[in-house]
Amino acid sequence: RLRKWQERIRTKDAGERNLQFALSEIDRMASALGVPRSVREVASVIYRRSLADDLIRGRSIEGVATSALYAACRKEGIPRSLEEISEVSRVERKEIGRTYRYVSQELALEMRPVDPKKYVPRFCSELTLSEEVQAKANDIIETTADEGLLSGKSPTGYAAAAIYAASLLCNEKKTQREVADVAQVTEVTIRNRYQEQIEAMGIHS
Amino acid sequence: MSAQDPKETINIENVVASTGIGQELDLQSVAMDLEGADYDPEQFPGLVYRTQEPKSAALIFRSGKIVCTGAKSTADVHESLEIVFDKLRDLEIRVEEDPEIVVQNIVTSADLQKTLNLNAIAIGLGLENIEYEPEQFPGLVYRLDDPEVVALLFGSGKLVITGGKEPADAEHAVDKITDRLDELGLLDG
DNA sequence: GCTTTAAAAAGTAACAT
DNA sequence: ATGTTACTTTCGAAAGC
Repeated sequence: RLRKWQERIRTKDAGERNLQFALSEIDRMASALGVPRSVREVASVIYRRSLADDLIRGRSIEGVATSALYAACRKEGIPRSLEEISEVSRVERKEIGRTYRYVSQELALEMRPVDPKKYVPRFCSELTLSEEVQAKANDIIETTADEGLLSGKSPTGYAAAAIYAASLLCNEKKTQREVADVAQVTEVTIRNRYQEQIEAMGIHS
Repeated sequence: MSAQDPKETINIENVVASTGIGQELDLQSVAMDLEGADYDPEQFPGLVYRTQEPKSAALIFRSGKIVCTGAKSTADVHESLEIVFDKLRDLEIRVEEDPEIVVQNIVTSADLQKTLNLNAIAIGLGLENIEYEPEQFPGLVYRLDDPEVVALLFGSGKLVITGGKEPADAEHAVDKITDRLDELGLLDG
């Protein structure tokens, strides 16, 4: 019947419009974050899979789109913190986090915890720190994380502390505030992680 | 010497239970007569009443059904609810003699007494079986099928077990978790 | 799904001193 | 720089939006 036909078209159009909106949002946020095209493609795939598995029911398109981008960044090895992601999204951090966990579980993405070392290049670049500092920070992270010091700690705070420590050790000192600003964590967190890491590394300075 | 059975470290932190007096209530008047009662139907349909000893909070509904939470044991739940029942009787409200009290959830804490490498545990238990997002919460979430409970594991070796209906559920859970981590060689080492 | 209640774990954050 | 308070997660029931 004509009515049923129109309804189908209407539904199809609405669905198509929503998909286009989601993909354009992913594109917009990805551009704002300055992540490569490959990440946007991965995010698009995750969003389409979420759509196919009906994960959007009861959730906002924007929330799922943002979570897909967050997951894609991690999967591609260039993670953005929820804090950074929420700055380019109109969805609040808490909602992005819970939607991400839901999508991640349902699609069985099997995402590994973020490795703090993945933040080192970008943070150090923003702080104009040398290759030597980066290498030292990575060394601190790897060594102390193997001792179980990483358990339960936020990857950004952990990376920030290691970078702060490395900058001191390499005589390229950055203040806690400078590092805290690029990593978007507090000085208190850097201070706490720094103390533990230094102790575990057996450094005194 | 210091290493004891982790089961011995189990502590019940909260017990949630539900019951009912088998009588409809006019919460507006109960709120007027019962001192210390918090009732704001716009915000929540239940009236909140807190007992001091044992410490707990009771949510009293218009239907006469009651939820009790905050107690440290099932015995405390009964004690707290008896106080609530008596308070209601003081208000000339008929309350059944011994309303059935059903424990809905027990929250416990325990200590494996060994630090945990949550990253290794996440991989070991299988990423599909756990949730570990340290950026959002420091605990690793592990859902068990039997007993049907949820455990939150922390780097310190301490854990929280919730979702159980009886104290034994927590003991079984601690046993299973200990065994599983042991066979994976993830307790220290 | 949300609202309210209580409680633990450990990390992080906001604001005060 | 430290201390306090508060929020994140898990669970369940209740009645109603």
